[in-house]
Amino acid sequence: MKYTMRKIADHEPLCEDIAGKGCGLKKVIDTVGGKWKIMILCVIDKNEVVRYGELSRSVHGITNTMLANSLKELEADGLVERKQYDEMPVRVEYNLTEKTKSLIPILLQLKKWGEDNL
Amino acid sequence: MKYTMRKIADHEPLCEDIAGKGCGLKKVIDTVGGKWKIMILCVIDKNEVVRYGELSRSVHGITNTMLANSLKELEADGLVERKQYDEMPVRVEYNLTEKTKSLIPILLQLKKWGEDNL
DNA sequence: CTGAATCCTTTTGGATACTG
DNA sequence: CAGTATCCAAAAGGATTCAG
Repeated sequence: MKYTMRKIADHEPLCEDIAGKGCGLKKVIDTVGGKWKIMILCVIDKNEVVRYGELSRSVHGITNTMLANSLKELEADGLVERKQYDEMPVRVEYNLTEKTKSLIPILLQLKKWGEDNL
Repeated sequence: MKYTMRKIADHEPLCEDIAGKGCGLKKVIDTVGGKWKIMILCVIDKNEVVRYGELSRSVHGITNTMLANSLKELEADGLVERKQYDEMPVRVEYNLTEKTKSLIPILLQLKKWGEDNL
């Protein structure tokens, strides 16, 4: 009796079904994918607390539309916190949530991998 | 004399200028961003060696256009290797390069983070 | 100052048919 | 079998204007 042997990866599968909504990797891509969100997280991470106008200036090239949209989605997904101070003129501050802070070290590894390999 | 104190992050900056072409994080996003590339890497990783037709069936929902385009770009960026056997009919096999294999553990962390936090 | 609303452009992805 | 070529649809992103 003959068998066709097929090697398979020896580590935990990267993703059984990344197309499925349950896949953690897909969730990450869906929430921080796109052109701007990681950049926004970068700037907030660097300063800990950032105002809307600062982000607008620091995230080089972003438009008002995209900044506002991205911030709203990031807040809805629990990645950033928004605090509004009703002074005149109004002041709004953004900071990372705890779970987002735990994402930063992984992004740092990704950054280093990109520097070394791309 | 008064100073405005401003907290800054105490760890290595996630990205000084992620908009700049030199940023490793931006490179990663540019190379494996998009809807399909990580899924393709997943499937190749799982099987070590995969044929075009297998990818077409395994990457759920992908079209010929996108599969072909993605594979060409992944190959151009040195993330996958393509081997063509001139049999009849022709057979083509894809596998991950060494540097891509070193990316997998980072993606696994990302996946776990997504499962725990999203 | 911090956005929302609208309209427009660009990019990405998809369907179908076809080739060596 | 492993793709290409063409054309089309959808989504992402951008410019401008306006508002609380």
